[in-house]
Amino acid sequence: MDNKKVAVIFKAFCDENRLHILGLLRNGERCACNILEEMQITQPTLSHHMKILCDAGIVIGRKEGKWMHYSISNEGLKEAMVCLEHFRNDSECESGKSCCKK
Amino acid sequence: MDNKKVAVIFKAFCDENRLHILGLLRNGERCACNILEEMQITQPTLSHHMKILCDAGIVIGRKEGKWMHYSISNEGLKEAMVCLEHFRNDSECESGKSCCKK
DNA sequence: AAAACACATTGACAAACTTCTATATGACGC
DNA sequence: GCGTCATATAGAAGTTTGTCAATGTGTTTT
Repeated sequence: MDNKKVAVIFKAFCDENRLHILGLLRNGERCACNILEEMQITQPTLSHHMKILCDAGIVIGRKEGKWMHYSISNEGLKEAMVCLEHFRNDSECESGKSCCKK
Repeated sequence: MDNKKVAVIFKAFCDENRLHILGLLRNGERCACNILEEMQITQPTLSHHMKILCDAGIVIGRKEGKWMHYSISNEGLKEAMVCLEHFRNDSECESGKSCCKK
């Protein structure tokens, strides 16, 4: 996966308000109005954050009449974890052998 | 762990250049000059990104004479993964029972 | 059809971030 | 000590992000 896409995914976790929202969704689906009640932001700001979370694939939105219900995407989380896993250094090398013409 | 700290951790993965750096470190330790050679940025910019990566705990710096050697912190990565894990929704509820006075 | 409601979009502004040039720090070799 | 090399820091410019008030869109209710 290319870095641009990875950056978009992890932007989901870079803002305190978004982390708060994710914490709220941890126990299951919630509608936007319900999330809004527990936060100190305006409705357009919430809408902005939900878009970022959905674009990152971390949250899924489901429309039901005039309500939007949001929930964590476990697949999205898994994908993010795979990205992290990808950076693990398995060479587990003893330090001190890296580079530079000494 | 509080959200402010989590946000700092994940900022490490929000920039394409930093992701590129992490990709380079994937195969083991490298010194700064070595990383710089493979990137299209100036030395101060690299220094800036390395600081963000180190502050996030994702990269470890080791000074040896006038050289700085950087490597992935597997512990840091693990911590990040634990944060993601924390958001997983294990209620795995059937959708449609969430909220809102219908 | 009109009013009310839930949410999204637009546009403006401030704060934060990325990048650069210039300069400082600290280590090495002469 | 002096010049050189590797890296860090400071300060400035441009870009992106977070936030809000105002407005638009689509749905339900009366």
